[in-house]
Amino acid sequence: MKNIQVSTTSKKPIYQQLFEQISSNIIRGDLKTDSLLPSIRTAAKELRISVITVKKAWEELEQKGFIYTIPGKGCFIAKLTEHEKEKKKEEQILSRLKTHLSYYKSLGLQKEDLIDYIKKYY
Amino acid sequence: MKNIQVSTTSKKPIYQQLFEQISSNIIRGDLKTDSLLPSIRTAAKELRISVITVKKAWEELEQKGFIYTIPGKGCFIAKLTEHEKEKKKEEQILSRLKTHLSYYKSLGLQKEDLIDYIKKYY
DNA sequence: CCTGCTGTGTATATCTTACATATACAGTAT
DNA sequence: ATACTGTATATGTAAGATATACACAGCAGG
Repeated sequence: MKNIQVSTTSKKPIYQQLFEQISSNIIRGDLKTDSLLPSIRTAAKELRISVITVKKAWEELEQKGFIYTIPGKGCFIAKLTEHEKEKKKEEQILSRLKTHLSYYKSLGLQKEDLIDYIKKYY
Repeated sequence: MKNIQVSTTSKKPIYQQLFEQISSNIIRGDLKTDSLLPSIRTAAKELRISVITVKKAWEELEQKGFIYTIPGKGCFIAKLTEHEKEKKKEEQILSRLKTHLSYYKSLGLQKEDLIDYIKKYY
C-alpha cells in the first residue's frame, strides 16, 4: 500500500481515487501479474477508511479486468500483456481527454495555446 | 438560453454545468456587459430543471464576479475588461489543467505523447 | 397617490441518492 | 479451533435537486 494516498476532503470519491491509483500502477507495470493486493482490511486500516470503500474500489478493478479474486485467499493482479496494458492506458486517457478538451474549447482556447500551457506545466 | 444545454444524467452537478457554460460564454465575449441574463424562472422552465438549481449557478456566477444582481429586476453581465477576461480565462484553465496533468502523469504518459494526443483529437 | 397584478430574486423545509460506514456473515487456509 | 480472506445487510451522512411559500421592484389603472 506504499505510494497510495487518498484525500477524504477531495470532491472525488475515495473509492475512485483508489481505483485510479491502483489501475495506474498496474498499467505502468509497478504491480506485477499474480502478485497479491493488500487485503481489504489491511488497506482499510492503513488508509484509515472503511472496508466497504476499499471493497468498492477492488470491485471496480475486478470488473474492469485489472485484478481477480480468489475467495478466502485474496485479490491478485490480473495477467495483462503489454499490448493489453497499452490498450487500457489509451482507453483511460481518451475517456478523459475528450471531456477535458471540450472544456478548453468552450473557453475559446486554441490548440496551440493549450500545447503551450502543457509544455509549461507538465 | 440558446446554446445552453445540461445533462441530468451526467455525474457533474447541473448547477456546475450551467456555471461553466455561462462563464465560458462571458469570457469568450458572447454575452455582452450589462445584457440581461434569463430570469431564474425562465431558465428553469426552458432547461426543465428546478428554480433552485438555476439560482445556485447564478449565485456562483455572481460570487466569482461574472454577473451582478438587481433585486426585482434581474441578473446582468458584469463589466469586465479584456484583461480581466483573460485573467479569469487563465484561472479557469490552470485550475483544471493541474489536476488533468497529474492524472496523465500517473498513467506514465510522457509530455510529448500527450501533445500528440491533443494534436490528434483537438 | 394608492392598489393590485406580474415580474424579479430569496428563503425554508423536504426528498433523493451517492458515498461512506459498522457490524454481522460465509468461505478458506493452517 | 483460530485467524485470515472476501461478502452482504442495514444504517448514517451530506450534497444535489426539488416544491412551495416569501419579499421586493415595477408598472399599470383607478
